[in-house]
Amino acid sequence: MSLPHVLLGLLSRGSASGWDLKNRMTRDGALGWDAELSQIYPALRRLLKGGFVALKRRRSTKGPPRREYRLTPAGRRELLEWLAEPVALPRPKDAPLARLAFLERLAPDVRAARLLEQRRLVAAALKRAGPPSNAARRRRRALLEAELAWLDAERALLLADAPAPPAAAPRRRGGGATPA
Amino acid sequence: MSLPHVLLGLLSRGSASGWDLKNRMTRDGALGWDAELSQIYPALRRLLKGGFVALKRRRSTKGPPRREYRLTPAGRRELLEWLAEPVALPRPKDAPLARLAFLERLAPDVRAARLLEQRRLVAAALKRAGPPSNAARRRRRALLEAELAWLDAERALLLADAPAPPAAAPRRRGGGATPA
DNA sequence: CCGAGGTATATAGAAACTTATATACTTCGC
DNA sequence: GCGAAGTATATAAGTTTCTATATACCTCGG
Repeated sequence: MSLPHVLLGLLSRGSASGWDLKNRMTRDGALGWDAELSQIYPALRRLLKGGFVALKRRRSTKGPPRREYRLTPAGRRELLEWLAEPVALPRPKDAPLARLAFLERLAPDVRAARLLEQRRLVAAALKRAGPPSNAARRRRRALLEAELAWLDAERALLLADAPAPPAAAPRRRGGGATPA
Repeated sequence: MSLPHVLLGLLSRGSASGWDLKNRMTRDGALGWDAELSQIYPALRRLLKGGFVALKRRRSTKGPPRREYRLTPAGRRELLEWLAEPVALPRPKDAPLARLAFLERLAPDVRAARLLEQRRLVAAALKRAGPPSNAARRRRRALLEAELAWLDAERALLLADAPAPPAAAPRRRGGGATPA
């Protein structure tokens, strides 16, 4: 049940329309949440019904009329209550990691290529990440850097074990460590 | 659509019942996925119908008859196809992080307490984490350690800014850095 | 003036996930 | 022999999330 609260949090930084909120969520990687518009619009309706946000329609210079939401006192109260909830580690849901866990059955060269692909993605995310101007961004940066370091270490391990044939004939995978 | 594939991956390590699979998922933090039994059982049924796993009923010494599933060739093929899919960063879904992103509106002492709580959880997870015997576990360890380091750095920052009153009267929060 | 493209809201339908509950079989303590 | 507890499977009901699609308003290029 995070999306409504995340929306309240974002609105606490300034009034916005559903469209705006989607953009803020998608752009701010340090936020830790994202959702589709098809989920955001109904959520805003429910928040409106619940009295947590107020609505003001406003003409747009470049599109249909915007519905701008702003936090009400009740909304601010609800946000603070959410922030006060006890800390808990979430149920792990990390598809790349889950896949990685089984990557061992693939050939080392395929695995190495995969690590390189992943490295490119993580490096790009790190580049896009803004300045470490707040706690969340510092956390994101730290985790991305840790992942990058891990990817490099893993690849080094892999290459040390079975050096990639640069141009010559592929050499047999020798070690009895991972039997087929 | 990860759960069915994760189940196939786990079954590739050895036949198991739904109950077993749940335990494996929950215990192995490095796996990156977990699900309820109520989700696992229907998923296994679907895999059975699809011919990706085969079923053998077996008596148990300490409970109702077990339904043990094993991978079929089709299941193995499907698993490999999943592993071959291109890498992608998932949509971020990290509730603690999302909450953290708005924690700045709380008083520094509350924030520090929160960081300490979180630290305890992460340290416990790190302790439970097994040996770095494969890539997934090494990744998990690296990320948990990075998080721990970040938590410490963050708390240090906070304490440096507004030193906690150890026993004496609470002193006024002075810095104009974060205006209410 | 017409179509393409960006902005903006909206809904339907399906899939995934959570929470709650029911049931069956066994062993063990009493 | 009865209840508690651990093992094991199962389903119902509700919520959340994803995918797909429709529509409206505006600007700009041709």
